[in-house]
Amino acid sequence: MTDAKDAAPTADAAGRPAANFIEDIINADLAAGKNGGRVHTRFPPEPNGYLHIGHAKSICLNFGAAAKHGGKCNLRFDDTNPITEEVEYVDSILEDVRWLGFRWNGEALYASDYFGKMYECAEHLIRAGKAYVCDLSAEQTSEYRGNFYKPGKDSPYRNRSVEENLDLFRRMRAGEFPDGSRVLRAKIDMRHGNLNMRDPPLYRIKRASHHRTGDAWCVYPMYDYAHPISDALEGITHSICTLEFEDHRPLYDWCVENLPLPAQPRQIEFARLNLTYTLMSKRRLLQLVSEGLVTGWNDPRMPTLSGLRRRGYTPEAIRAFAERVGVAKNDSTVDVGLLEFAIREDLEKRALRALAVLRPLKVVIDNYPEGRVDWFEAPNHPDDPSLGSRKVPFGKVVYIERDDFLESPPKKWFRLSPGAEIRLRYACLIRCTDVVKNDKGEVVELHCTWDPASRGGDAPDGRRVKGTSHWVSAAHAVRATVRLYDRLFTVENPGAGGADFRASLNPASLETLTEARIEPALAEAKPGERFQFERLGYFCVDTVDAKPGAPVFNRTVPLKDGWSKIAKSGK
RNA sequence: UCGGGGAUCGUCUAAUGGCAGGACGCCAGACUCUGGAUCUGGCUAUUAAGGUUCGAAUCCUUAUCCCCGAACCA
Repeated sequence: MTDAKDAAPTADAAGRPAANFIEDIINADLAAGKNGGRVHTRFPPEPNGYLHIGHAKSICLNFGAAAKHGGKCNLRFDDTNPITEEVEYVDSILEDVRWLGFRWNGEALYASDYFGKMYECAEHLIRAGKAYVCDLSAEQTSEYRGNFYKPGKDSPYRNRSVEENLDLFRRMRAGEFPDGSRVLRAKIDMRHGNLNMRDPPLYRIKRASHHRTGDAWCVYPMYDYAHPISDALEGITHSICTLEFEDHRPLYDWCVENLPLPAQPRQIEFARLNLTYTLMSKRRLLQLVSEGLVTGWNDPRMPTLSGLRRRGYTPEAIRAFAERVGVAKNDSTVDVGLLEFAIREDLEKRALRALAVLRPLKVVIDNYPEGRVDWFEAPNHPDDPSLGSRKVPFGKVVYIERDDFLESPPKKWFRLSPGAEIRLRYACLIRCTDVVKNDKGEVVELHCTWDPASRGGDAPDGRRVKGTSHWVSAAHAVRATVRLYDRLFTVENPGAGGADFRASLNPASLETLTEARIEPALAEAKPGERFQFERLGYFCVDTVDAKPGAPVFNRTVPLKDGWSKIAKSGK
């Protein structure tokens, strides 16, 4: 179940809660008196990879639908293929769902818990003449299946007797036959227009150690067979999955109808989430990890929940994002900008503000006494006094952002330039009097004068100073590593049209700055703590690499940059 | 050539025969000790062609385009 606050969906202008077609179906089922008024959903990940933002949509949908109707939502691992499944993935999924803010009904469940029941169901089908053991090889099975345009033909083993099928199936289970030598198949219709109904395999022989059942089984059920059974056994009322399972629904229903099951769950399909400039397939995410193209599943550039978490995303932002993208059956690709909006929106109101300079430019205040230190009061949040304030030290030498000075400024440049006056945030006004360059002509140092009357940042004579820069005192600042993350790919849809997605990896997706300077108060920040570095963006202390005395910050998302827009438009 | 789905602002998404609405984005302005935030105003859409109807995004017909499907994967 979810927290109370999770249940509050966004509302439209008329104040109606956001609805979607699944909600409509549930309401209609409720109105029709189905399932005794119960709503019970489930989130069924396969533990063969880490959860990503697309799963978050599904999690929010499933837990949200249940919560909305006072129902329950199970967390069930769909672990019917031991070859690809691992406990590492189970653990990460548990952690990610919990982190997202959802609490599942009872214990986490596993499809593998039902292997026994599934086996009994298989014998039931055999006895009913609705399943048979087939000796065709995988290749032959494929041939016999026909294709989109050609009907299939019956397997020569299709009409074995119940007794022979039972005997063979029991011996399959007992380990008498080699892997791949036989399968148990549903006896449906080899000429069905839907290939999934052409006598689909139900059980295959696979000698693989399972992460939970070990070597207890050498036959494992297929998804199409295991899923409806698992759902029914758990009393699931609405089994929500993605669109690619739409034409598996007839088989889902066939299982529900032909098996002695305690409930009749209903499968409903919705469009999976796609995001621009990223990848959402577990297979390809795994490839990024295994080929070392990223540092791991939790690389802050990954769309995984563990990556987003390390990047500094909050569960609240991800939930708000999931609510905003909606639920429908249209194939769609959401602009990653919407995700960025969600995290900015959340952090804007909660993140404490701080001063940090990413690329320092030395500024000497010529008329400021040597050795003097002023401590200026800076609010932790300019719009929320309840978040308190802190004192920041100011001295004769400060650093400002290199980007905040231009020797020959364009029109509408409010920042520093020779002769210009700006405000140092919360401190004072300074005017640039001299520019020092090195042999290569690069600006290496600025000389300024300060207006002692402008202490705190306001000019007593009322003169207007439009530009405000962030800064740190050279004598007090702490050196930090700051990682600037950008989108992982340079194209909206990496790998589109069969291209190698690795070819469109963004070489600038990570820029590591080692000369950054942060205000002293920030040096105490704990791993995972989030801040807004004023005028720059939202940053968090890295949970893996930050060490006491060696702070490392990750940029979650930059602030919207109005200046770059003006500069670009050339106006 | 088959089966299953789907086409609404640039992007998501509402509408359930009755004013095409919201969000993001974008544009303009106000305000601002963050060129941030906030506030105001604005922009942009029913795939096409017929039909039914007082009235169609919605119903019917015919096209067109897109997605999924031929693992002993899920």
